Amino acid sequence: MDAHENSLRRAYSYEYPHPAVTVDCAIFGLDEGKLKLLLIQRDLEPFAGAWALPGGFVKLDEDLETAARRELEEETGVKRVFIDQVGAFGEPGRDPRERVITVAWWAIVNLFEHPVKADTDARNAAWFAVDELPALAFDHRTILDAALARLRDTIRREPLAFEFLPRKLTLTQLQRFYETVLGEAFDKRNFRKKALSYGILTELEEYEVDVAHRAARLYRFDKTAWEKLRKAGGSFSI
Amino acid sequence: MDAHENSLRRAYSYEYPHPAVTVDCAIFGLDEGKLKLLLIQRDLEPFAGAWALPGGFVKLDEDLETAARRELEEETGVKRVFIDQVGAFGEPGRDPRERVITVAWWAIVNLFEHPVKADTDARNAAWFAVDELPALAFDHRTILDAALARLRDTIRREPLAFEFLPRKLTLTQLQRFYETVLGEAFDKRNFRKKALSYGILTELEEYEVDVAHRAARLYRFDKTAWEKLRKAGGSFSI
DNA sequence: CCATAATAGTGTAGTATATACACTATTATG
DNA sequence: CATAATAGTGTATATACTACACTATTATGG
Repeated sequence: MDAHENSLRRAYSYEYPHPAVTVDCAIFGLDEGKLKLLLIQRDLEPFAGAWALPGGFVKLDEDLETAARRELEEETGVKRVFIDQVGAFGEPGRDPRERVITVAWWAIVNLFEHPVKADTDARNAAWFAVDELPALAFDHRTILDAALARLRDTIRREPLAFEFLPRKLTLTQLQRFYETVLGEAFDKRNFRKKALSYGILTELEEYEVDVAHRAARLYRFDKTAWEKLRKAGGSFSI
Repeated sequence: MDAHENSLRRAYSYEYPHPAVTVDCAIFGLDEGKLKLLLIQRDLEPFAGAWALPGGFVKLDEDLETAARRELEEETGVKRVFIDQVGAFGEPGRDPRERVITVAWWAIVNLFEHPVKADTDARNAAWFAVDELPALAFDHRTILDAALARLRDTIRREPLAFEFLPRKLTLTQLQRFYETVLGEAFDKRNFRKKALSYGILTELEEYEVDVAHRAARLYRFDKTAWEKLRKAGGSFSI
């Protein structure tokens, strides 16, 4: 077979049997100071009983991101959250039944607003700490590792924390978020200095309520300031 | 349709018609101090006459990376070069004929060692400067923009320049490489200081030959030192 | 052989950024 | 009113980044 025959220059793809295409989602959440991952337990072969990333087939008229969002919403009830593509995984043997190419996505959702819609509708779902995961089905361990690397890289350079945290937040909440996701501790004074240095946090004249200690000042993420900064070639990095 | 019906928990995918899956390659090269992109001109509809990224169908028993390497080799004759995935692109209307999901890859090849195997085997191929591209077929402009961003981001953080440059290289060659790919100029002294600061370049007792001016010292990329540095948690950044 | 053209090679001062580090302030509770 | 719990603050040092200009070497051509 020469170059031409496998080319899109051919008008149709008769002689190319098509693989199945799925989306899989690495859905992260924060809970008890730990970064957790939502998994579902398979009840059918292959890998019956094993835990897997939630996922499913892409419909023929459905965008890849739409498919991923549908899966995400089915599993967690979360809409309109930030999601990002990890990439495509398609080793021929990754699903023993047939050729399946999967497009993986990652998202981070708020476990307080969306408390484990897991264990509903008869399928067994649960949150696991990312450093205490069970063996995963298919090549999901590989996918997860890539998703985790992407999450950590992205979260450092984009102000996505504010998509996840409440609109009015304390600097300590922000610090905890980064510490949990990145798995490392930051110095309090240095963290605050840096977080405020970008000018994208507005200091409010409001404070925490109902806390059994000195109330912390609240801040609001200033999206306009961030867009202005970005347009001016500025960047963000924690 | 509820969550279950679109889930991989089903053993088979009967009721899900499969999309076609292709790979497309953004193949970059350096020539005359410019970053160039290899394009092929389509001779069939849709987009007959338009320029497009080289690509083709993924075979049912073929890994995604293998398919991308096959395309790359068909177009340029280059084997064993570094390639990296950009991601999957799959908007339902991106190919007017049928649903086609494409997995995009980028690579950078040496135009001196592989001088435009373009224009062979009857298909029209050519290198274009990335800042003077013609209109591209399908959504290839979107794919290219993503590939270019990925190339520039990756090249700054990984010592891939040495995959591209000769084994024995001068610091000026290295600097030109980065300037061409990133499209910005660097200060000579600062660049050299930084490049040497990682300890991954071995100073050789050899110099350029056959140059009509003072001969530059040659250096060799020390892969072992780089792996040691990386293991120690170190990083690289130009 | 000497002037020219072309590129190699080198150091320092100033600025900005990152790090390390410990105490006082406020509030609810018992 | 003592305690527990967290908020909030500054400075000194080290490291990294930036800006900047001249001398060295070699081939070539008159």
